[in-house]
Amino acid sequence: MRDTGMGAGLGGESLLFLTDEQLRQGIEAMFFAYRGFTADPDRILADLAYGRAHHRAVHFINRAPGTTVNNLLNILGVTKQSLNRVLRTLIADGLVESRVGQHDKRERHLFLTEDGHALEQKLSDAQRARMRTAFREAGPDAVGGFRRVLEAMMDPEMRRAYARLKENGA
Amino acid sequence: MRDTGMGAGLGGESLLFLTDEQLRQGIEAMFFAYRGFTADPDRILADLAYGRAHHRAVHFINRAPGTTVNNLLNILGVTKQSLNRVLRTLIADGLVESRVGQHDKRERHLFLTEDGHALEQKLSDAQRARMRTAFREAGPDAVGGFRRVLEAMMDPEMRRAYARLKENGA
DNA sequence: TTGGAATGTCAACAACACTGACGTAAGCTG
DNA sequence: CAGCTTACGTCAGTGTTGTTGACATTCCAA
Repeated sequence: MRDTGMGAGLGGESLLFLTDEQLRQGIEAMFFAYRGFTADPDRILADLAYGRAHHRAVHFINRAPGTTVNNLLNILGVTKQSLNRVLRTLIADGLVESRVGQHDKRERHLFLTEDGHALEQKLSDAQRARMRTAFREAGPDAVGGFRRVLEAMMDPEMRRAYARLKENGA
Repeated sequence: MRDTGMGAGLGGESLLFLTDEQLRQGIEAMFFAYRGFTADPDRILADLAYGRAHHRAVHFINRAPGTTVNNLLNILGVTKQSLNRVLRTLIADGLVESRVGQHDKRERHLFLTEDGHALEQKLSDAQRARMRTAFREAGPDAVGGFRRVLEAMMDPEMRRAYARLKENGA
């Protein structure tokens, strides 16, 4: 609603001066884009009686095989009760395997089974396809900016988790 | 995991060649960043017995005052029953006013009350503050790229809704 | 004017998050 | 060894948010 009173003209963003309108557009872009981001996996999951929570679990177990329940908890930012419900169904359905730790027998290390890998592939194929299209459409320079802004938007703790996973995969 | 074998040096990504690893990092960046994106308003809402759905409704009613329920439905992408529950509490609590349409009496036009505006301000102040910090940290070039990628990630219908709102506010 | 489409409301249910409390097994420390 | 802590699982209860189904009102067009 508010006009800052100066320099909202040029489509470019001035370095120091961010209008509320520019910020609001960023907010709405996040909202609408996130919907697109989850749309394709959501469609696949709906047919399988799974939800987004299952997707997240499968994604990060694939990304860091052998991760412990506690570690996954920190990455996902949910309660153990909530994660447990999801994990239980995934294990019961034979998509995830839980192995007692060798060094520390209290820990459970999580792995995808063959079926689990198949689902992960299916889900991430869909999501990567959209990401690839978006990256291509926007161009290589935009991709760098995209990632820099997102990284700056994370809570510090999540930024660390993100960085750790990046090294993991690189 | 995979190196493209070429020109990965300069922060830029090669145009044609997007590795699965690059795409996966984009996916994880979206996931972690969205958590940060919603964290501040969520904290405020928790104290008020409201949720994210209330925030979204208030945001878009503020953005397009007098909008109809149906219009809001399309923007939010939920069922009318789901939106109605949220709207009902907001109206009961005196944050939103619903006026019967003059031209078409089936329609309800939605407006924020004074209290509604106050809440909207509080929520969007928090969210804009984070967005502003992220934009400043990432720099003006990054902001353009950020928006271009997000726009390319939206479903076409949402891209249109986003564009319409942009004109609305400009 | 009558039937269908559009708009919005109420009721019931499912998914998934949360808190709180408790139990068990295993590791650690004095 | 005894006692504390950690890691994990589970039961019970609650709240938000999504869904479908049924229904009332209003508009419009045959």
